[in-house]
Amino acid sequence: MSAKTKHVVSIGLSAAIVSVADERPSVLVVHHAGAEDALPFGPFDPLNHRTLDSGLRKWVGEQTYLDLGYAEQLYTFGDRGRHLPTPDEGARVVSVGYLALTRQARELKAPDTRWSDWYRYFPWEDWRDTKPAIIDQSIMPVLKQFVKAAPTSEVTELRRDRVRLCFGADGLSWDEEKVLERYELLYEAGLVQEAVRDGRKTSASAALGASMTFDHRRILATAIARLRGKMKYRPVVFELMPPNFTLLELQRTVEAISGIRLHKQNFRRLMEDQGLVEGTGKFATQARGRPAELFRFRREVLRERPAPGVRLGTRKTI
Amino acid sequence: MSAKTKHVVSIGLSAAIVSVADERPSVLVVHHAGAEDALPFGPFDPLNHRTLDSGLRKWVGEQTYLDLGYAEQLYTFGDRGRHLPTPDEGARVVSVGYLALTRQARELKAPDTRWSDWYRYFPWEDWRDTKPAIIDQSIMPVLKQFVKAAPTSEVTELRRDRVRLCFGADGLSWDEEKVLERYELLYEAGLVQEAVRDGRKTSASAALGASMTFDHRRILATAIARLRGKMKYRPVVFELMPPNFTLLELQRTVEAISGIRLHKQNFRRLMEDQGLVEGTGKFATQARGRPAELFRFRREVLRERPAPGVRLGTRKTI
DNA sequence: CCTATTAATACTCAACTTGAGTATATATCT
DNA sequence: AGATATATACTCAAGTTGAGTATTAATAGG
Repeated sequence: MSAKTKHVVSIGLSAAIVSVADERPSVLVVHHAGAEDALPFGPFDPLNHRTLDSGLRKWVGEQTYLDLGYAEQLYTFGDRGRHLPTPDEGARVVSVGYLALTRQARELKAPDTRWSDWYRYFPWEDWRDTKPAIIDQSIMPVLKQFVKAAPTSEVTELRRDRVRLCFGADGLSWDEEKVLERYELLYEAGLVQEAVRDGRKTSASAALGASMTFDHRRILATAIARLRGKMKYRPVVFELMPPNFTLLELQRTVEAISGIRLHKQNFRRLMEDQGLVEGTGKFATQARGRPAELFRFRREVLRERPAPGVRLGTRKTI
Repeated sequence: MSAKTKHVVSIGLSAAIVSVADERPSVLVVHHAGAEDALPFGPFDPLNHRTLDSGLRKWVGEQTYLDLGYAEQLYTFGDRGRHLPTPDEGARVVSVGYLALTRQARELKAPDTRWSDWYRYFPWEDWRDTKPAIIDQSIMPVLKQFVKAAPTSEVTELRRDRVRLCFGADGLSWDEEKVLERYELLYEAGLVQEAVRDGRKTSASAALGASMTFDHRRILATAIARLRGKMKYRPVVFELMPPNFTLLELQRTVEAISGIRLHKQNFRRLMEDQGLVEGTGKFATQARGRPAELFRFRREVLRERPAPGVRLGTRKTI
């Protein structure tokens, strides 16, 4: 192998394209019967793409005809052994993951492409109704084993802390943003299919959630975590909403993404006090109850507050 | 060119290695007389590096003998024309930027390597004493021109908003986290040397701050922004502190990084109430004034609170 | 038409957090 | 001893948050 090709890799752009409809957060996947789902994936072409971002938008546009309102780079993964199902062969692939948001399109052009509820891949992440039963039934017992099976007592301590922090216990509450940490913990504990496939574990203790090809489920975990966090200090939710919506619809969308329930009256107060929305004067027609006013996103908020929702540390006036 | 090599690029790992001493936040740079400073930079070697992270740690260790306490991937840049000073030739380089934190080592092994105050590259970012004069003297006049020179009135509006958001005005206060946004704005307005070098502007209105090779100043801006933000919800500052320190030393470090001054009594209250530090019972010997107690970082805080400092949104108990 | 039901919206209130001090303690310097 | 410089303790009003209760406006059923 020549020195020239020694450091050469190819770059893949993977996108977690997200939309929410009917209180179900969905991700666009390429689906083939009998095979694992995949995120849409395109190569970065240095000759024709000026930036990584434009490369992504280009092939997403070509393949899905979706108009991405918002796209954000997540992370670049280059782990050996987590991209290809078999040990390395040929060029190493480094994948740059993206999070993109879009309003749900009625029809998808590409034939094998569909919207898939993201909780299919992460059933332990949806706490809207109750704590998912899978946690106490399947996850915690195996994780307790995983803690015990540590080679040294130091590792035991580390693992115990990770389990506490990820799944909450004695006083620690559920942190909905730790999606990636939880997935990585389950991977290491052999609780997801990918760990077996990558040869990290010889036998799976279980195979929780639907698996995905390559490291796509890891990218999706990163995307969910980022969206759950970002929502709190940037008005990105509105990329997922129609132009007019009721406050309850907005709340349900936020809840669908974060996987937790919110206090209705306080949610309303927050939205209004922060100037994130404004009433349109029109009302939704609904089956029962008092009709809700339709609201729209107040775009001007972006000019008024630096980051709607964020609390900055104390700052002394000079 | 064969199909096989068409999508091939090489990956560079660039690191903004940060330390703080004497209230000066510094970054490790490679310096040659008469040339622009550069961030330490190493190629990702797919054959010998298992992950991007380990690749970074490997060559930083080899080149600087520094022990990186903390390293975090920032962003992957692939913009054509912003990496090479001349138009593309040969393989395209995509660079993955990293932020790394370390306690300052007395001596650096590599000969051309030195610690450099990061405000040399971003003189408009240091608001600790007063608002930097450069803003009103050099930046705002040119930015006002830049707003006026917009091709359409729509672009005018957009530019006006960006200027307001970046540098604050009428009611909007300085947001110390917008380091990257400000650098990008100055780049577009032709106020930094790199814009001229990259051929975006024919003549520089000015060349503010020291420039760096390739897109390294952009990576450094990303690093500063990330560190300023992350500090608020993760106890990363302690990676930069010695084992024992006074609360004022800690505060000065936080101020050096964020570029703003904090209220002393409230800073103390925050640190103690949140359980981030604990007294050692020992006291610092100083020139004047009442001696300050020496504190240490309470590592256990990581196990007690999900994210020291973060305020989560309202969550309803089911 | 009256009443129960459902959902939207308004208002309340105590607990906690934050910004900005004042007050006191313990050093050194002259 | 008194001035000066820090460190540390305490105060207090204003703002924010969590968790309600109260009221309004619709529909469905008798």
